[in-house]
Amino acid sequence: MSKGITSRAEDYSQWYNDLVIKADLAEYSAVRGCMVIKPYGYAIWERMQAILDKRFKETGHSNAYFPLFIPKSFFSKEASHVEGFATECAVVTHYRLKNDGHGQIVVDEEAKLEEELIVRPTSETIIWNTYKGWIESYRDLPILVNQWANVVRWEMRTRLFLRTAEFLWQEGHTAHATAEEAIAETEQMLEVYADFAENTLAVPVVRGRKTENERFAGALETYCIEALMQDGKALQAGTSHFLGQNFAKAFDVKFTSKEGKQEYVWASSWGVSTRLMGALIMAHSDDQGLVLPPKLAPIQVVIVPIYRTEEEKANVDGFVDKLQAELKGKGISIKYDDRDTQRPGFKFAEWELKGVPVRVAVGARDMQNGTVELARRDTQRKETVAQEGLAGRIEGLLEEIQQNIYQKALGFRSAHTTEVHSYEEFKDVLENKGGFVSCHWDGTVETEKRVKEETKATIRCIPLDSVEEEGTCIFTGKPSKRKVLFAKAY
RNA sequence: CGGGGUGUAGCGUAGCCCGGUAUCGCGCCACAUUUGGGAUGUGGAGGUCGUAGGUUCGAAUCCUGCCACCCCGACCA
Repeated sequence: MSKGITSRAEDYSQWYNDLVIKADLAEYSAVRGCMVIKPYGYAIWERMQAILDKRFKETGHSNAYFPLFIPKSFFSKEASHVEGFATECAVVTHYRLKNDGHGQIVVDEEAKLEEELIVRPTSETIIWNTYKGWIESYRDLPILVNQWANVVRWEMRTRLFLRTAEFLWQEGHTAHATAEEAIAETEQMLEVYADFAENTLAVPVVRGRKTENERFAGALETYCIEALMQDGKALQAGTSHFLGQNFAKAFDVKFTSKEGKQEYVWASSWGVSTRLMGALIMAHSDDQGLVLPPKLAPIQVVIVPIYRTEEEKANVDGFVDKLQAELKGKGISIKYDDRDTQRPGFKFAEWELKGVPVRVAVGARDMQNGTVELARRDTQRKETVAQEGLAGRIEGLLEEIQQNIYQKALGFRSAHTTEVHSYEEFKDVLENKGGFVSCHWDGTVETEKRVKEETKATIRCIPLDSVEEEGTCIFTGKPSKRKVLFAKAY
């Protein structure tokens, strides 16, 4: 890494880019704004998928798949929804190409679609159009469906993982008989995300609600989890929306209640994306590269043999075979890096760059002494330990690393969450310290917008654990009932 | 879409002002010596200098158009 984690904010962007590319996670593609997720990066995403998907199933959801293309007319049915996405949609207008006679392939103007198709930026509309056919009675409810998919948002400026024109995500879309049930679902899924972020990604998050200004287009309430990155900027890591009856009304989805009345269905939608990869990278990495929490790492333990002769290698192999079997028995994933094309020092550096939590180095000297060199990625410390009982020791170490990474991130967030009581103080903290700024706000969109214009900071959320108290808005001096969390954000 | 910048080998670059077919590093290939923190030596491969045109005996270099990408803003998970 050329730039340190503590370098100036302007350098952080470069540092982040370098890291993503050097750690072999992703790269820019030939298509502007789109990225190629490389095998190692994708393996991490697959771990995220597996763990989240399991939680979705445990909470009663099923996976399904809906079309990539959405007829424009569907899109226009929910007014605030279309308004929210209109400026960033990729649109399919034709379905055929032809040779122009000069060796050039051109769009065949005769093959113009009668109705343009929108490449989904999110699937609410196509899904609610579908749900209309699925729902007649209260007996058909709830519908608890999730989709793993790609979506396209034609962003003007992109960054690897954090904002790309196409990204991978999951979107849950649920239908319920009552508002209470839909809200409970919305809150439950927010907690699933928060738990995943904290216990798997080891990224502490603030659970909160969005202000009207930041709310999802078409939602009555948007819940979110907000994480803090090491450069002091916030990152929205997941959202869960209570959609009320907006989409049910737009797509005329009614059901007959127990009482025999026709009622509109209540809805929620929730999603997390490959942006979580960005959160993971920016929350934990150091100047040596990635730091992956053990629960997420595709490779939890890397074993590097050190040898001169074939005989020494064979000796080490024998030991590694047994260790691998033991670790696999404990469900620990291992990579035995016995490539003879690279030297040990190179391998050490490479696996550190890729964030593998634990490294075992073993050579002829160790084989004589009955030891190995055990190194942990998070603290960079290494020690020589006995081969006896090594698997158990590694198992404990992985757990310790998981905890340590989380505690470190939590400590950083605590140190970078500042309560302020005046606008001067507010600006000073944003300018010189960064991080979350907790303060009173008068609750108006105008104030929020003016603060954003002047400082670039936005209200990340109204924390769910915020208490009701008397206060005055730091900007207007008007009365306020509770504090909100401001920050500059990605 | 506004403001700024850059295009030379897979990557990073020198050369451009002052025209003579391209420098250096990393990486890659071969061989040897190496292997407990990113090895060393020797040899080698790899280039329509973004693109189209112009000026010139001759263009990476000067002129004109175009294209692409990056950074900063507006937009946004």
